[in-house]
Amino acid sequence: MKVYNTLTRQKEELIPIKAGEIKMYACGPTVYNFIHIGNARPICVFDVLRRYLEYRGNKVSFVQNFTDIDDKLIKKAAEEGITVAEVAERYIKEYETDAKGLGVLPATFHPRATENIAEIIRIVSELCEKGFAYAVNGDVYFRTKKDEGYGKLSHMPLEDLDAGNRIDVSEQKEDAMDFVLWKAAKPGEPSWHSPWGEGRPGWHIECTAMIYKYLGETIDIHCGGQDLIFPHHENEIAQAECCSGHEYVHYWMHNGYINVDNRKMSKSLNNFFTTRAVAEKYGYEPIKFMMLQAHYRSPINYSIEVIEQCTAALDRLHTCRDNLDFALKAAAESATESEAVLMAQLPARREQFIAAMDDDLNTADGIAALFDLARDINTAVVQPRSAEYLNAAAAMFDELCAVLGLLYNRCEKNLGSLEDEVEALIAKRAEARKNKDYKLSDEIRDKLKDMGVVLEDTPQGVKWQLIK
RNA sequence: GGCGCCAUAGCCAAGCGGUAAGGCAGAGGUCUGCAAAACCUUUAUCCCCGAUUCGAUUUCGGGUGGCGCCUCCA
Repeated sequence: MKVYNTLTRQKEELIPIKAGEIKMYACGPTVYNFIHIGNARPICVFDVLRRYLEYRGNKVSFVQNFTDIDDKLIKKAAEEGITVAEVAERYIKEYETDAKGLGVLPATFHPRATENIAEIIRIVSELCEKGFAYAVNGDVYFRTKKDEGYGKLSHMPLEDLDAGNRIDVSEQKEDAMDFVLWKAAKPGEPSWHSPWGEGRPGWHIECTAMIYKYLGETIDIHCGGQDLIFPHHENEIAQAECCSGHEYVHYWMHNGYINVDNRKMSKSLNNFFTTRAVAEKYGYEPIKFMMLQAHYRSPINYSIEVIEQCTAALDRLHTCRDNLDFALKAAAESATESEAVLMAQLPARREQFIAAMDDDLNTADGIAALFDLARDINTAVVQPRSAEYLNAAAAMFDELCAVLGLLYNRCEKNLGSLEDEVEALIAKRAEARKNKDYKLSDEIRDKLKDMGVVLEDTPQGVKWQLIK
């Protein structure tokens, strides 16, 4: 598989540190609010990466953190009159609801910053001992000038960074480019004991601490949004490589933004849509589809029109899969000779899918393979088919969907207590149609529709569906 | 100022040296009592100008127009 590496700015063959095993880390949410769909993009996309790597036979250790201590959490807690821990607890739960809704699998580990303070202190101490960090009045800063490699991820020369209008020219820092590893506690803030006094971790250190603890000092893949490249990931590399003395991450993968009216969706522009709000109106699945129909590094311009188009596209897939189930009920005993061609189409679509996904996770082309499969199936199912073919087709369809994390919410076709009544009506309508009493048959169809059951007449008999 | 990204049909979106995947919407048709679904057909000289090449949407140079990072941000 080839993967675009931000570090080298080119696609590279993904070669794991240990064959057949992948260690990957994704920066997770800061849990002070509901996630918006911009936050949902890396969650969806890198879940698919993880699934695909597993699909291709790798054992994947995937860590995604929760940032549960930070200025925003503290602010939120103060506003609501609750503790920081309560804020975190609440929004981790909400995150989990959204992640589940989006069909995203839990990571192997979901560590929290506050659970890893000891490891954080250990790393900061070591950086101090090695001269890469210095303490001032309870704060600890990283000395960027001492790190020769600083800037290699973002490819930004230090001097030119200085030329920009920087902020936070803290008098405490030796250099404007230095960043905080440990912050002295202010009164009333949550804090932990440390060699530098009461305090809490700075912005970037938690990710490195969790990677060290759960995955090791060198990992295969580190991913996140493009806005994390600088300074977050740049700083991670600096602190990690200066601490351990060896390479931190082999492949850096960054997803593009979700835009609104062509501008980055963000809290500060106040142009964001929470995942929850969109899901309540359209469901989670169209959001997921929207994320995957474009390449993960391309920007996506969110709009109602786009989400509705995604819904329609998804309907085609759902219908195809339902048709397979329906056809199975009337399936012939065994495969006919003419089905050999159809059977051969199936693995060809898998090849097509894999070729797409191998090329830097091209989910857009992967979805195209799925749609091509759907066309093959729809064409085949026009005639009665054997259970052998239908089951094989369904298995292939489900296989590809599972990698993409799509069609995970196929509705239950359960009529429950209505079953007898519905079946009686369907039988009555069949009788009416036989007698060419179309007025009655249409009345019955309308009645069933009011009950939430939609009928379709097919050559293989009547097919019913529950209205979503 | 520094460092980047993007520009493909009405809309979304792949492709990135051999005259354009897939989806949505539209049009026509097949099937059907009707409807629905499905299937078939149909809708693009790939922002502009140069250069390289037998050949460029795809490479290079120059424009134009969007956007991002350099500050917390996915």
